[in-house]
Amino acid sequence: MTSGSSVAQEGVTPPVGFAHHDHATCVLDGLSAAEARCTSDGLRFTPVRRKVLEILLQEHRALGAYVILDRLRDEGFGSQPPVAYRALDFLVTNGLAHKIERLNAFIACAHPHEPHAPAFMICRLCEAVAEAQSSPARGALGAAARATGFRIERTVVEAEGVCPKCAKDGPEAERT
Amino acid sequence: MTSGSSVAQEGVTPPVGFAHHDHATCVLDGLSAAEARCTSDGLRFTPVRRKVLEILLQEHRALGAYVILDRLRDEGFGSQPPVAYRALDFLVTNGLAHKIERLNAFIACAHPHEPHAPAFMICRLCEAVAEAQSSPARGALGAAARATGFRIERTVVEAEGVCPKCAKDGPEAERT
DNA sequence: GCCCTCCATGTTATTTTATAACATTACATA
DNA sequence: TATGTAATGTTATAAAATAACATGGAGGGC
Repeated sequence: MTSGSSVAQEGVTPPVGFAHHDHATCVLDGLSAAEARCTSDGLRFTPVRRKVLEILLQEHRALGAYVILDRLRDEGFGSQPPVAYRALDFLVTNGLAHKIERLNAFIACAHPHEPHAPAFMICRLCEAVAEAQSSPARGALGAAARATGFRIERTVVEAEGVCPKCAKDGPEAERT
Repeated sequence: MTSGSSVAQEGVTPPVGFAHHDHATCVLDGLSAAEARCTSDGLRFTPVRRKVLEILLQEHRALGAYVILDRLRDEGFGSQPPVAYRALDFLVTNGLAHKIERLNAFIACAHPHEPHAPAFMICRLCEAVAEAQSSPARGALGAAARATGFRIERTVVEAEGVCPKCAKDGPEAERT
C-alpha cells in the first residue's frame, strides 16, 4: 500500500486484493479475527476449518474445493470431498469466507468483522479477486425490488474485468 | 403496494416475472424478437436454438441444462449434454438468454432488444425469477472499481429472497 | 450443378463440482 | 462414566460442464 493507492471514495471501504500490502498480516489477522468470532459466538474453530481458512487467506484469489482438498491432503487431513465442502460451508455460513458463484470457488472474507453485503471484482487475466462492499438495496436492483414487492435476503454481486495490474502490464497480456 | 404493482420507480424498467401478464405473448414476442435479432445480425436461428429459447420462454424461472435436455429429447432433438450447452451458449452469447450463476441454470432474456446489464430476483420459495436492469457502475461497486482502477466488463447481480406472491401466500409457505 | 468450406449437430467419453448416506471419533456435561 | 451432540472420515453417487472427434447441411465460388 504505497500511500494513496487505495483512496476511499464516496465512503467506500477500499477493497483489498489488488493493492500492495503486507500479505503476512492478511493471514494472521484473518485467522485471529476468525478465532475471536468463533470464541464469542460459541463456534468450534477446529483444525480442518482453521487450515481451510488459512489456505484461502494465503491468496487473494478464489480456490476451487478440489484445490483446497489437495492441499488438505498434503497436510495430512482427510482427502474426500465432504471434508473440504463441510469446512467451506462452515466458513461461508459464518461469514468467514464467501463463494464466488461465477467461478464455483471460494475466497476468504476480507472484512470478517461486521456483517456486510459483499461484492467482488474478478480479474479474468490473473484471476485475482478483490472484495468490496455493495449496497444492492440502494441502486436499480433495490428500486426494482421495492417496485414489485420482492424481499431481498441475500445478494450476489460479482464484476468480471481486468485488474489495475494486468491493465498496466500490457493490453491483454495473459497470465504468466 | 397493492395498486400499480409494477409501477416504475426512479426510471427503472419494471421487471417481468412476478406480475400477472399475458404469458402467451412472452413466448411469441421472445421468439420473434430473437428471430429479428438473428436475421439482422446474420446469425442462424436453428431449430434446436429456437426450441431451447421456446422452452426457456415458457417459464419465468431458471431451468438447468439437463432439464432442457430432457425436453429436447421429448421433442426429438439430440439428447446429449453438448446439444443443450451449445444452444444455451449461443443464446447467452447473443443476449437472448442469461445464466443464473447462483442456480447453475438458465433463463430467457426479458429485454432482448437493447444491450443491458441484467439483475435478477430469485424467489427461494417458488423459484420464480424476474429480470431487472442494474447499473453496477453507479453504485458502491462502481466506486470501488474506480478507486482501484479495476475495469468492469461484465457483472453478475442476483438477489435471493421472497417474491410478492409467496410473501402474501403465507409466511414461509413452501412451494406447492 | 458441383465442389468446397464453414458451421452446426450428433455422439462418446471424461472432467469438474457437489452431495447423500452412514460409520466413527471427539467433546461437553450431567 | 454414561450419554447426547457435533465433527470428521469414508464410500458411493449425483449433477454440471466440456473435450474431442465424426457426421451432416447451408451457401458461396466456379
